Amino acid sequence: MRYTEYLLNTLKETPADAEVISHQLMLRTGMIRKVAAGIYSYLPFGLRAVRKVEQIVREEMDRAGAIELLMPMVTPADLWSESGRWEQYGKELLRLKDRKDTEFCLGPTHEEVITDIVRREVKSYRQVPLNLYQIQTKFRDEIRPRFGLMRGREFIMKDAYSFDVDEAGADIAYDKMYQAYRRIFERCGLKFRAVEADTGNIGGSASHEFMVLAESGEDAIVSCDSCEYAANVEKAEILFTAGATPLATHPLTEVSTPAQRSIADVASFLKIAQSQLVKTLIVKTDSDETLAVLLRGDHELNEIKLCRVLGCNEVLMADDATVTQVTGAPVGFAGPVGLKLRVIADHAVSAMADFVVGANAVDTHYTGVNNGRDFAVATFADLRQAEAGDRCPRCDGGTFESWRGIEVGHVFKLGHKYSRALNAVVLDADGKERTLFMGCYGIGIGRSVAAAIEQNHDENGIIWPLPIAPFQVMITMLNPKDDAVRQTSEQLYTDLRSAGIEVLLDDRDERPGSKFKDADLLGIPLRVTVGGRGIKEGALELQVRADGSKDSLPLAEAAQRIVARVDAELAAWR
RNA sequence: CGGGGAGUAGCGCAGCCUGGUAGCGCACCUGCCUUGGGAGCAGGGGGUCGCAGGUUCAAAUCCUGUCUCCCCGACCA
Repeated sequence: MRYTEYLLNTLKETPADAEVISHQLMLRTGMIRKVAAGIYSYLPFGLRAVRKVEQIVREEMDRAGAIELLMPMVTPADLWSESGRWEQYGKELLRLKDRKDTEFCLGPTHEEVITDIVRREVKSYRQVPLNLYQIQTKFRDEIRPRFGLMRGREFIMKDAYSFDVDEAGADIAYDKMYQAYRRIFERCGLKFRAVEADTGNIGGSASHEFMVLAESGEDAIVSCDSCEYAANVEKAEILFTAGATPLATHPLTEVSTPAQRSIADVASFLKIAQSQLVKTLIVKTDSDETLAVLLRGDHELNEIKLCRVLGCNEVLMADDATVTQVTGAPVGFAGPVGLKLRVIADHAVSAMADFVVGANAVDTHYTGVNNGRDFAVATFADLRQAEAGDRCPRCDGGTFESWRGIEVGHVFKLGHKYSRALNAVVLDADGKERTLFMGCYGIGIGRSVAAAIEQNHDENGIIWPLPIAPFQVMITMLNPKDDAVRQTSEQLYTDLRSAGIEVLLDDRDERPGSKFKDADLLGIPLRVTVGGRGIKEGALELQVRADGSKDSLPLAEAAQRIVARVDAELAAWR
């Protein structure tokens, strides 16, 4: 591609509304442009990277035996009613009506549609195992889209769905996808980790997330420093070994704590550690129960775990009015003593004695509090968020380290959730109906591109991993008005292209400085500089974007050596 | 949706407090000059100041409403 015939506008300055580096660089390199919140156009340079990732995904899906198809983006409400998700999904599902007032939605995921296809087409156990995938635009009306392609409302996703007659088959399908995902992200040049995850509202029994390690990641993950266990903090189990409850040694005492509302405030006011406090959270469930949740002062509530314990879909922190009403005190002074609510507590609380809680009265706390003696806990459970330093639940002696990650892929064992709802069954060898076991497997394509940039950049711009680079080689033609320079560049351009190399020829009449800056920004892995100086010496300069190393190529063999280099490096990624 | 911030040329910003000619840098166009790390000179194009209403002789500026965007939280590939 010739720069002068391409659509590629780089920005010298960073647009003010881009926060994370991948978003900034995608805007500065002209990969994407925003059309509305969370909705982007992929400009030519950006689309090339997207297509590269798609191609890797396609190759690995095919290799793993999955079959590509394409489902519609607009899907009828009827199907969603069958699974119950028309009601469950909420505002994230963008609903619309056609001219006849029939209801539809833009597909946020395609379990319903694929299950409908399979129940119509697949009648016999002989037709499974089957794994179908598509690469398609999804729409989720996210509450808060952000960070460019990292969390868009409209985004390109690869989604695959496996169907098996029994659980053993489903496990094999899951494992195949898991392995395929590892290959995909390795081939994309990403440093990632597969972690155990919560299944969220997709449902199902088990799942792993593929997390690209990055400071800007929206997810917190923990991993064991001595075994293989790694999990999203939403999911990570806390090791708790029940011991004897420590004995109470202090009487219940009321203390004045004027205007000390937060755990940090109270701890420093009373000159005690935060772990000596118990925090009392007043929460409301989606079935309208208001209850109190107790956690050690330095621990964080994990709402997903709480939901699982309560058997509900959602818990919300109670609003100020509710807190005031049930505790009789303003927010900041709630405590379990004398509280007329169901109290459930994290395991850690059962190992505490003589702790501090709010007294349900303004500017007042209790010290010397003990559960059992001063209040009753209905249920103890694992309710808190895992954190660095916690003991590993899977091995002896390991402790957690914590990371931030970008979720680029997620694999789920769905079991019968959708196949039962939509009655996707086959006849087995005995002529009996068997409900299909399903799995579903997603990859965020655009997010993977963004994640690759998060991991591969420096202060000058992007450093593309070769397999997903929009172009493999950039020729920087220093002075297009110099005939020797122009002819040499043109010849190299032609030679490389005919050898199948993807090359961007910077034939603009710009000064060298601008061209070098743009080359660094665009981050094409190999850069060949063609200038009068080199030509006089009969050589071209090859510079590697990743490490800045330079190599002098004799003119006569330049093309051939570049081709060999691209081929060799590409081979290393497969 | 709750909390915070911002809308002035494609991008980055000033002007607003104290009402009166819409401005700067980059980018873009023309010419000259220059060609190994974002040159220089000269000329030029581009704006319903987010939108609507109000106050006023006069509104980017003051008032009211509204929309959009960004950041923090819940959601997720």
